[in-house]
Amino acid sequence: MSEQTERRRRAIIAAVRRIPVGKVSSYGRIAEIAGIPRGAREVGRVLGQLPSGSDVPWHRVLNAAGKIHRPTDSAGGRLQVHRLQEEGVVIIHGKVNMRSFAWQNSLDEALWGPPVDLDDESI
DNA sequence: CATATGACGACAA
DNA sequence: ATTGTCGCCATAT
Repeated sequence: MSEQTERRRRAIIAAVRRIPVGKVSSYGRIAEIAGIPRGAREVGRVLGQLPSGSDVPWHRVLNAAGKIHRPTDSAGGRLQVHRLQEEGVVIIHGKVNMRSFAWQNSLDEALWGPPVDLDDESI
């Protein structure tokens, strides 16, 4: 494994760790955040290589359509669904509404940032 | 070096 | 909404 590859791996892990509880992201988006344009497949590969007991929240990463890419009848697929629901993520017909649950989307910004100034008299 | 593979993504029907 | 095709990119053979 090259040094560059290892650097990208760390960047991917770091980006995934930033996804808040109750939110999700996509392989492609995580790749961008990690500074790897068109690196969606690499993100999937890195997550697939995580040790089983890892504390990295890999379950918060879905494909661009908001669907769980892994087979839902597999152990990993069921675990992912279970963890997401535990965190309050709503899954309908096997997919998540990214407009509501995607981390760092425009709606997210509108709802959670920027913070309001409670001392501002003009409000 | 040529091919195949896959936890991907964009786009056309 | 679904499905098929093609492009992408690190790895494996």
